[in-house]
Amino acid sequence: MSITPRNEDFAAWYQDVVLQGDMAEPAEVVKGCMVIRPNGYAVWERLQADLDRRFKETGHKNVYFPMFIPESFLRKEAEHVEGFSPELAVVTIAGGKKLEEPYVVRPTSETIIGHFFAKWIQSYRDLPLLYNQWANVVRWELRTRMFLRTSEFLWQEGHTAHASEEEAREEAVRMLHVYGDVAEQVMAMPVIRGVKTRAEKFAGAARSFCIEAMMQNGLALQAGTSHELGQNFGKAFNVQYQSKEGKLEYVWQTSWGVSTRLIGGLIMTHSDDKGLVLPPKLAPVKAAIVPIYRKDTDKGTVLETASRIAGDLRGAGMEVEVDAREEHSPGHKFFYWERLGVPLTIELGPRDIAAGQCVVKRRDLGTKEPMGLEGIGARLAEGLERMQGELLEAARGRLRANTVEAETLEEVKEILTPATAEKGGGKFVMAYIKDDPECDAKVKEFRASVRCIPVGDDPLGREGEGRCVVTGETVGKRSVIAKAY
RNA sequence: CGGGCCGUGGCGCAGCCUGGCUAGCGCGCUUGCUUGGGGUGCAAGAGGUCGCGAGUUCAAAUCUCGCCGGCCCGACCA
Repeated sequence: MSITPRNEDFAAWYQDVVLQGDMAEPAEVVKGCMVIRPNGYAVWERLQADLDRRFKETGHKNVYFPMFIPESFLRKEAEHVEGFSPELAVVTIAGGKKLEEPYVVRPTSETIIGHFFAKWIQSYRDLPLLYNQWANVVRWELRTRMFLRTSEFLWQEGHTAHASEEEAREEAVRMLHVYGDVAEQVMAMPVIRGVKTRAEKFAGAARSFCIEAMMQNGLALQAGTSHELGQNFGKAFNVQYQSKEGKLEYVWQTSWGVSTRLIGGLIMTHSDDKGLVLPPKLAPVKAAIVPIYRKDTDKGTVLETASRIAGDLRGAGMEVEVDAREEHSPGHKFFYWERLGVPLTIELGPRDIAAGQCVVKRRDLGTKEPMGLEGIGARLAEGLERMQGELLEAARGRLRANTVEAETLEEVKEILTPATAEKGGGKFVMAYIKDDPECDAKVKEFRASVRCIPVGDDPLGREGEGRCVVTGETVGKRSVIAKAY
């Protein structure tokens, strides 16, 4: 079995390691759904915790809305329903009776939240409303891709309402950067923060921001989105407030989300042929201690020392496993923890104990080094921080190495087309395209798409002077064109 | 819905072209002993409507037809 996360075959192993993406018998299980196993869920929980903390720091509160939405709600926003209609799962029978009005299983919650916002918002004093929901959503895609596009997925969706367009835009941009920061600082996955073109933006949004990451095979992955909804949903659901001046105004809304797709992105950013590689900040287990002993006389000392080291590491804030299983050899255990992506493996045998040390192996580099036991907890905690940074830098290096610049669409085509031949190959092209409303349609011809027009600091450290078409306006930035998932 | 590939114990596959005895192999699993610095070794064992249906034949996992399902590449999309 090929275990190569750099190409399409990667699914073959990660479904065993992290999550079972089993497309089981359709009679039993929905096609393209996902089953998240404990190892995968533990990673998701850590991501959730980090995101949740940041949301609360920016004043957002968690809420929950129904998963069944009256079909008529979706029809209220024309562009929104048009964008989602083909991928809706609809409940037509319930309680043994045909329903008068079908319910759709939420593909996202703008509509039902808009409905409630209209009831809850009367005055400018009610604003802003900063809500977030952790939920599952369903999108009946024509084609599913394990992790990256499952028919049901877990996510968080933020929904906010504001009294002014500027404030809503600030919110959308703020959340874009929250996502960018989490991707980079927590997942060690470098991203390009940008704005979507009109063709690529969320159905119903005035403007969509996104973070785009590059996988090891060079394909782009949209890893998170933040939308300025304008007054589109406000008008569709009659979400009005009375301003200080006593006038009735429609609210300005935003929505933003990241999903379990991030786990797919995480895997495809760092993992190698040996299995998962987890950045320390997301690893449920930071270090696995493998005790080695040949004779029963050694066993006691080795295990005792192992648990003392474990205690030291735990004292330094690290989750540690001592793998004292009798039925497996040390070699087996090394491979086991390596496959699960545990950042550090600690080998401890009689020889080490005699020398007052242990041997520490780093998952990402494969390097082994002896380390004295004195104060090892603090030193390894530092080491993990270093590893976190180095993973990000390594990924940044790959992003840079696979990014090229172009001036015209012809050039873009030349760069991307040879990669078409190599299956799964891809590149980011930073293009300075002249004002061209047909840009999206043209790049589609060579199976690429305009991922975004970068905003803020240039991810490659260069100021862009190119042009691209965004929602009908010319923006003084270059665009990122790539083949994508 | 178009193009390509595939369906054989839990997982991965061989066998099919050229029909033939009791359908094999690796991993995993169970039991026992053994072993331990990178997947220990040995022994015994459990586990199968060969995707479904029809046809050809003395005989079908193998050939023919139909159906179902899956994967990959497109269209759609987080």
